[in-house]
Amino acid sequence: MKKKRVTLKDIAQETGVHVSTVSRALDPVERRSITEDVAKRIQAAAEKLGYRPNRIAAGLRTNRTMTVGVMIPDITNLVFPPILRGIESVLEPLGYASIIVNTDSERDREVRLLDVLRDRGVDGIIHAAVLRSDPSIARAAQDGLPVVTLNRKVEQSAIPSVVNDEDAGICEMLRHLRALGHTRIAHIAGPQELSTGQLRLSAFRKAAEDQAIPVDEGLIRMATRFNEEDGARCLIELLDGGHPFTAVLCANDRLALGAIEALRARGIDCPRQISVTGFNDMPLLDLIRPKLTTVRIQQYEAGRTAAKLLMQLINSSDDEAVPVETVLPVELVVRESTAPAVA
Amino acid sequence: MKKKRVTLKDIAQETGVHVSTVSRALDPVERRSITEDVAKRIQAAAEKLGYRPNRIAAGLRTNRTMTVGVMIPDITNLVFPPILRGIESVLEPLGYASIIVNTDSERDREVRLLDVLRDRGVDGIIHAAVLRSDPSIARAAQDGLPVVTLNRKVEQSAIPSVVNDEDAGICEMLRHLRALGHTRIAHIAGPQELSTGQLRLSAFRKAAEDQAIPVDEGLIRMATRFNEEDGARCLIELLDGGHPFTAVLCANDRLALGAIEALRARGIDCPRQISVTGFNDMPLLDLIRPKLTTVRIQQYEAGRTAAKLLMQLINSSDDEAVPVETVLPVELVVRESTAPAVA
DNA sequence: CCATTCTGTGCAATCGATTGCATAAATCGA
DNA sequence: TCGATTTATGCAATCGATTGCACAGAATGG
Repeated sequence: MKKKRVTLKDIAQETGVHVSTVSRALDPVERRSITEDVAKRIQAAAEKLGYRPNRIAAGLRTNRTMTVGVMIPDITNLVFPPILRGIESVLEPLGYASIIVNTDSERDREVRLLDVLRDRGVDGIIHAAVLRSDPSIARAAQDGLPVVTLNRKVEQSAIPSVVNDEDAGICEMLRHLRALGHTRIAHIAGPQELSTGQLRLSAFRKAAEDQAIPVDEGLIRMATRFNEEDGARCLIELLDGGHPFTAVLCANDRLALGAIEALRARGIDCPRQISVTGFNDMPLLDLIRPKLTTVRIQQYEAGRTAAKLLMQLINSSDDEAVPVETVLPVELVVRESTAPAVA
Repeated sequence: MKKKRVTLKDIAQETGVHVSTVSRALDPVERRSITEDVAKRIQAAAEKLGYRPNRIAAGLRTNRTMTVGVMIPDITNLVFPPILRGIESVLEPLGYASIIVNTDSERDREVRLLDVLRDRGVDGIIHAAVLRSDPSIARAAQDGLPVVTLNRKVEQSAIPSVVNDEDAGICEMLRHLRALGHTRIAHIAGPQELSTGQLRLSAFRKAAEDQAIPVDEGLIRMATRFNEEDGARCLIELLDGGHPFTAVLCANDRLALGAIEALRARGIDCPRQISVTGFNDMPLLDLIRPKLTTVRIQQYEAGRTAAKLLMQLINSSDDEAVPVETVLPVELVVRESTAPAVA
């Protein structure tokens, strides 16, 4: 029952030419060196027999598999699917497929999965889950494997990266809050071992300083995970901390949703009494009341950009200029969870 | 700068034996036929040189790539990421990687992507996006490619499938509504060209009949897409249709959320005046008020089951018994969007 | 009209690992 | 002790496509 594959040899037999001629006739570039007539005949035969090139065999010879690896922390995290679609939108038309792996932000898992990808001879890697210092991926890049990082850069390396302008996002959000009259602004920071958590906290500190907003360390709480429970917990701690505030800038949407929930449980109205802001603008956010004021990140576009960069790295003849850092703009989305400060 | 890969040949050179001996020493099965001592030496050398097997080369010879293809409609649809994690949880420990493709439920895209997967020599395919009749995947299966379908079966084929017991879900939901005193129950059905939409509608008809609930065709509306807008639109049509009802059973959560939104816009309270139910129990649902009563589907488990079946197909020595249909139980989740019927 | 350049095609090596078969060495049995 | 059997290892073909090189015939030029 198992049908055997049609190979170049079969076509050669059918048309009475050598396999190398067949190979050339089917390669759009090499075709020039073949008589028009013969090429036509070969292509017709290929069509007739239903030939499909064996990329495994080609890959062995050419050392190119037309496959790239994509490393992300966790596909069930809402921000990643759009990124993947963005990547796919660039790679698929070029004939590339991608192998996606979830690292769960665990270092040894990441190391293992990186090997899995290299064993399969991927032509390059888009890494959306790098840790701050990440020797394994740095080594891979040094070995000549094209790598692009997304959302985060590897410290002290020349690996091209695509990042969102989170600093600007935090900055604009603070400006927005200040314009509403808020001056005592709390921050619920994300996990500090994750890049986004750490980045946004330092962005918050810096932006506050720039805008002459006093940073009260008592108004900063670190979440240990990016979820609603931790957002709620942090908010309770803030309320009970004795440092009054009129707004909470959260490091991501889920923390913000948890915070709003906790406020409601305490009978405090958002936004009338306390304003709350998120970050990411995740899907479905507009279904939840009050609609969250947040910062929109271009996930899809980030994926596209990273993929394009990777293609440049893979196909650039030489040290063609590939920008080391690409910063994508973010956008402030003002909805219902922020309102003028009350005394 | 480009470091060359360590191959069997390098190890052979290092240890002074033939590559075939090296190959055998590194294969846990073939190792038996090699002197313990030599095997140890070879393994040590492999370790020292940092040998990593080239799966491309092995794949060419053995015709097994340790890679499977996964076809889904759209990764940004919330139900799929958990399925993928389920699949991964089975495949990854066995050394398999997966290539995921999004078909967008378009037939020609699906056909093309199927070829992409076959060209790459995947050892099998998990297809979570089959259309009702799907000649291309059926042909692939007939050619001897192991295939498992998820959520849906291909009509008239022996392709093993994993499905959720949607009939039971709809049935239980109806029973729940009836227990609350509802008898005039509307249904917002999903797109009829999608399997789930069609399945759930017929399940609704059948369950209603079984439970002696009158089915008023004027209380059935078809959405054209599984989203909030269409849910809202359908609900408006129902309200304006002149057929009174006290509950709406929706074909999925997003339709239900849209329906609730539309009710609110009309000043109708859910659940006090009209009950609304969903299907799927998608992530984040518990953040939205009123919390939706719905049917929980085991996405992760479905992925695991499909992956296990595929492994059986791939590794079964012969026509070992692989169940043609596996039905996973669903669970009624009663939350806040349903309440006793009012006259 | 012959020498030279082109052109189209074939030949054979190659990519790296696997594996059936051959063979040398070791072990065994009588 | 010598043939028979077992065991460990080497040899070489193979998977399918690609590609540098060789070579024959055609085209070109002087």
